[in-house]
Amino acid sequence: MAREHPNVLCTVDVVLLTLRDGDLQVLLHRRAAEPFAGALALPGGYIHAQADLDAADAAARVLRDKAGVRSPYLEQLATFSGAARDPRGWSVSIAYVALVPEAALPPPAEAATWKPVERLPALPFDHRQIVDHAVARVRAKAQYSSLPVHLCGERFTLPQLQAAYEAVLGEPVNKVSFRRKIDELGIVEPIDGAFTAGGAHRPAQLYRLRKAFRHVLSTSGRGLNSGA
Amino acid sequence: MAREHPNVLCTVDVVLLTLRDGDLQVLLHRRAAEPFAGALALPGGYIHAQADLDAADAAARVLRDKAGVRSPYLEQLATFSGAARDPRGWSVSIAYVALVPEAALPPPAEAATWKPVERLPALPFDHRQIVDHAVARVRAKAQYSSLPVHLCGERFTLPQLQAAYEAVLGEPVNKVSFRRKIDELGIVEPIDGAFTAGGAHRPAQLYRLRKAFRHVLSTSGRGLNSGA
DNA sequence: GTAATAGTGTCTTTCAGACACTATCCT
DNA sequence: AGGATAGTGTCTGAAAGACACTATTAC
Repeated sequence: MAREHPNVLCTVDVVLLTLRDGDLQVLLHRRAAEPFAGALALPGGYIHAQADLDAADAAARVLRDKAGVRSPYLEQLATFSGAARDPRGWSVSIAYVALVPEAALPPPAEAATWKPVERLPALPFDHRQIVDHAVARVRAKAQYSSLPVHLCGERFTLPQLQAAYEAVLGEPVNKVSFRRKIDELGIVEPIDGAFTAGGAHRPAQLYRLRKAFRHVLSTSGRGLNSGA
Repeated sequence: MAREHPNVLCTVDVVLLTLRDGDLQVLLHRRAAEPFAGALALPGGYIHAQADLDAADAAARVLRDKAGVRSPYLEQLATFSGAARDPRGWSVSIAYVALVPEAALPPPAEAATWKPVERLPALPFDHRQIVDHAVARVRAKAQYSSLPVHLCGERFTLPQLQAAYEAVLGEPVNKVSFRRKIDELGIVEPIDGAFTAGGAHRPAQLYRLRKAFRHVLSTSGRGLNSGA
C-alpha cells in the first residue's frame, strides 16, 4: 500500500524572523544544489524519516544545521503543495515560522543573509508567498497575543518590548494601552531589583517571560499564547 | 534526489462540519481497509500525484468521493506528521476543515455517519486531535469573522445565521451586537423583497452572501473573511 | 538646573451588551 | 385581541486611545 504512492517530495521550510535595525528580517540561505542553485531561498530540506520524529522536529533540525539556532519559538505556518511549485515534481512543503531574539543568533554563516521582509529579493519556488504568509500570521497574532516577546532577549524592558510590537505591526502603539494589555496577558514578570543603566535618563525595569511561557513549541495556529 | 526519500506517506484528511439538530456535527466514515478496518474515522486518503493539482484539490476529491459534497467552504487546518501516528510508517496528513449547510448534503452514504463534535466516539490515528483542532479553529474564527455563514444555505435569515453562530460558539450571543457586527462585516446582503412565510409571526428578511464572498477556497489561516 | 527616557493618572471616545420597545405575521 | 418571532432605539458599563503629568538618571 505504502509503495503505491511514493512520488511526493516531503520537505520543510522555515521562515526564521528576527529584529535587526528596527526591522523585521528573514533569514535567507544560498542554495547549494539544483534547482535554483546559487539563489537565495528559505532554509529547508527533506524530511528524514529515519531521524525526524515529526515535521516540527525536522524544522528544528534545519534551523540547527542552516542557521545555528537552537530551540527558538517555532510554530507551524501552513503546508504548500502541488505539482507546479517545484520543478522536481509533486511536492509538499510544511512551512514553519520561527522567532529568535537577535542576541541569540550565532555569527552569521557565509551562505546565509538577513533581509527585511519589506524589501525581499526575488525568491524561488513559492517562497515569496510563504514569507508573506508568515509575516501576515505574525502580524495578526501580535494583535491579540504575546508573540513578539520571542523577538526580545531573555531580559528586556517594556519600552523594548513595545518597540518589538511596533516593528512587527509596522505602526506605533499607544503606550498606556500597551502596558495595560501586557499586564492583563500576564505573561511577563518584573525581575526583582533589575534595571537598565547607562543612559542619561531614568532606568527601566527589566522583565522576563514567566516560566510557563518559555520554550513554546506550538503545533500550529492559536496555541497557548494567552490570546484574547 | 527524489528517490532518496520516498518513505513518507502523504495523505489528506477532512473534517467536514455541518449543523444538524442544532449541533455542530462531523462526518465520520467507516474504514474499509486496514489499519483500523471497520472503525469510524475522518474521510481521507492518499494524495494522487497524477490526478491532484495540490493538497486542497485532493481534499476536494476526498469530499466528492466519500461524502458526495461539491465545492464547500474548504480551508487548510494544519498538518499532522510523524513516525508514530500511523502504524504503516512515517506519515504526513494535511488536514482540512470543510463547512456545508445541511441542505447541501446528499442522502447519507451507508459507510458514513454524522456525530456531534461534543460526543465523539473513539477515533483511530490522531483523528480526535484533528477534530478538536478543527473545532477550536472554527470557534476562534467565529469570534471575528463571517465563517459560520457557510453553515447556512444559500438564502437565510439573520435569526438563522445567529443560531449558526451560537451553535458554533456553544453560547448565546447578543442580538443587537450580533446584527451590528454582521452589518459592519458587510458580507451579506438582503434579497430584495424576499421574506420567510408561514410562521404565526412577523416574516423575516432573507439574506444571501455577497458575490465576492461565495466559493471561498482559502489556502489556510486568516483569509479573505473580513476579519476584524 | 536641563535633556532624555520611564512610568502613571485621568479624561474622552468608542464599542459591546442589556433592555425595552415597536413591527408584522397567524389564529 | 393575543401570541409569537423579527427588528430597532437607547442606556450603560467596559475597554482603548490621547494627553498630561510625575520620576529618575546623566551632565
